[in-house]
Amino acid sequence: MVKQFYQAGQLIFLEGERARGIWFVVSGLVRIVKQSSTGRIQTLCALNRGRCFGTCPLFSSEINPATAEALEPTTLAVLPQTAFKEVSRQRPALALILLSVYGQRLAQLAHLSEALGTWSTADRINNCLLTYADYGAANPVVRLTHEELARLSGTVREVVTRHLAQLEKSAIVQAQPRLIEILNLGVLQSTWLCKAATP
Amino acid sequence: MVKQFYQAGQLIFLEGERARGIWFVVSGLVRIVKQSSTGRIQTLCALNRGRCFGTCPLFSSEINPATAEALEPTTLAVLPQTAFKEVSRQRPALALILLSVYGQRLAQLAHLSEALGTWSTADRINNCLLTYADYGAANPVVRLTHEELARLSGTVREVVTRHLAQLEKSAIVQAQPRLIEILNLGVLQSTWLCKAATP
DNA sequence: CCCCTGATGTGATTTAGATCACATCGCTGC
DNA sequence: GCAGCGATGTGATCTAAATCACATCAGGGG
Repeated sequence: MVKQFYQAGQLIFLEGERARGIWFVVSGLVRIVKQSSTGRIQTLCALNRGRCFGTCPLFSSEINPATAEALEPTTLAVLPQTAFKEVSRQRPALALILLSVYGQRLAQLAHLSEALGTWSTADRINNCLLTYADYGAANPVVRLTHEELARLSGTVREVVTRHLAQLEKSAIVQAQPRLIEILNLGVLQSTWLCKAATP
Repeated sequence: MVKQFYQAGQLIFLEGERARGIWFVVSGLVRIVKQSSTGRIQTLCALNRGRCFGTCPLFSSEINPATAEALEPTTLAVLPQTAFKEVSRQRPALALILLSVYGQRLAQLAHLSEALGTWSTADRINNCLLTYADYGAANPVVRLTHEELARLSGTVREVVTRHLAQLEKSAIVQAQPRLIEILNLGVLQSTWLCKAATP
């Protein structure tokens, strides 16, 4: 298992490349993106400490279906494909864990597809705020720029800026450069709870 | 393994329900959908003979992340969850096959997310035509109504109708009720090849 | 045959939200 | 201090596409 360090903005692997192994986030933040020919970018998910990625192609096409990029200075650990196959042969339980990870990832992408296909941009931005908030502090905080938030929610910066201004006017969030503090979690949740989960 | 028969339009399971097992399509057509509170529906994928579904929750949340619906009169085979776990214990290779299926499914949803997030509706409709065409005949045919096509591509019927009229004027497709014949595959592919794959 | 219903075709209108075009603002390096 | 750059704020357009509102068409059952 090899440790690797990446700068903010550095690409880890590209869509279409042959997969090299399975990656674990030791520290930092990684996002998985799809870029279309028109240059627009859709972020599929962002991954922090402890999460893994690059797993899709391990058992099927061998080709990365998307691009991975470091959002912050990030340390990763890579388990090369051959080593991974070795380990998984020795420990069959690993496959079950991976299946569970895959299942969650599928559910999350299904959710994203629903959001992109049927929600308004405002709803998608709210959803992203909730999804990427750090719930550690007294008030949840989102450490992303408007630009990054826009790409996560499938829109453009200006729309995010305007929507956040709106939320700030309603005292639902408190915006600072590169950081959004959520003051009223309940309101945000209520707008999207009615969309998402059926209990 | 139990065989079950469903009418066109009948729901097989609902999002949020506890998963009962893994399903195989023996004949007919099934679609996996997400429905938002506003009533709009996003179809995630359509599955024909030989494909399986309902697999996501088997190893993680136990909750179906989406709804499954029969589009045609459809015969399914169900392997209950307990039986499935039994089989997978006896045959570890099964897990690897499932991982491969999951990987493909993930790649497909990643692709859908890109399409929904960054493509124009026209591109998405073209993409759906190619994805859901039956390539058996001389000319590929798509056996879907405009309504169904709209839900697969995340738009509304009128837009599909208009776009198909456009394609028909350019002699790229030949439309008949409930059936679209693709006359010029190359043109359709060229519009989306430049979006999708990097070789 | 005719009525009914589901599938289509098509215009007119509306609007969310993408684009463009700048103005600030705050930090970093020199 | 100030030049420069990345993040943000904001107005003024522009436009793809959703919505609304009908007309038509084709098949199936009684």
